[in-house]
Amino acid sequence: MTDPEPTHDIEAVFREKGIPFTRQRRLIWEFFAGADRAATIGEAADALRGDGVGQATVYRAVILLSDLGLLARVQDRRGEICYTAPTIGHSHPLICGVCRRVVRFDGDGDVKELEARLSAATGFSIYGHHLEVYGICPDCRRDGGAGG
Amino acid sequence: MTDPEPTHDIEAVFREKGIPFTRQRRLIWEFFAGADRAATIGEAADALRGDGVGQATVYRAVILLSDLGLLARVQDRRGEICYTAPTIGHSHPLICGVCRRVVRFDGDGDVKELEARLSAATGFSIYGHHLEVYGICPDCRRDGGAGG
DNA sequence: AACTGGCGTGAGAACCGTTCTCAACTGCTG
DNA sequence: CAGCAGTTGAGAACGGTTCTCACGCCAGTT
Ligand SMILES: [Mn+2]
Ligand SMILES: [Mn+2]
Ligand SMILES: [Zn+2]
Ligand SMILES: [Zn+2]
Repeated sequence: MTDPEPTHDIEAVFREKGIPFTRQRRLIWEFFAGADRAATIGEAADALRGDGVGQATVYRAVILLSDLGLLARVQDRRGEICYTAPTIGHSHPLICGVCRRVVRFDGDGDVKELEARLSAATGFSIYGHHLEVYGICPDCRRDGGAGG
Repeated sequence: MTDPEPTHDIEAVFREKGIPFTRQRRLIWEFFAGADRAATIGEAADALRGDGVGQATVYRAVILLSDLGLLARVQDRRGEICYTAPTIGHSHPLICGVCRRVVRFDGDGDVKELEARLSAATGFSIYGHHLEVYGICPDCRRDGGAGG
């Protein structure tokens, strides 16, 4: 459970791959990276409408950022699809079920053994996993739901 | 990683709660329980259309079965929502990314320690988790994708 | 400075999975 | 048989996501 390294220098990632880092992409990135909790695409689109960012562009940018590993899809307890950043380096989210605040952790030490046993028992060759932990953050516990 | 107990006696679950176990609900249950791999609601509806099961009924039954804990929602690697049974007793799915075959396991021993550490480190009170493991099953590995 | 080609963008339409509506039906009870 | 509560199916409605296409932007060229 080491703290994963935070995400930095997104522009460098784009530059490296020769992908333009446009005004819209910056705003969309900042929306997700600046939040400490997971947000839906709809929420991002609503928030950025005033800044002249079209809905289609938000969808496209989220796909792009996800492909680049700069955004991770998670689902809240009700199954709603949200996105959260940063996610550079492998990590998993601990999500507050009330306010969707996300704390990232690296839990692979715990999963690796399990995967080895599973592989041996089933013959599957394992290539990945999806682990999310749900809880209530201290703030939400204290004030019963308003949550930051 | 103990094998979880298989699901049995769904009729009893329904009877106990006073919920009618109709012809349609039986067919829908059998569709998911009889498959060894996760399926989407659309696939179930397509398969049962010929048996006079309406699409709305499939949606309603899947919600009902999920609420009763008789069906679990999983997502395949592309994020598609599928459902899989049986799921009586807590378990997690190991999913073949090619053919969606599901093998269930109980990995909570591995996750429990992690949760304790997370709780101590963050102050979150943890109430749940979502763990799926992805792999390629022996069949799909052998014949390169047809997968049973 | 004008031109050009390629990509990114936004408004709105199209699409499609999911939910809703409502009348018919089913299985009970008296 | 009448009454009632719950279930069902066809189709309409809904809403999130994707697509279309004209336009804007920028780098490179002349
Ligand atoms: Mn991991
Ligand atoms: Mn578990
Ligand atoms: Zn919270
Ligand atoms: Zn397979």
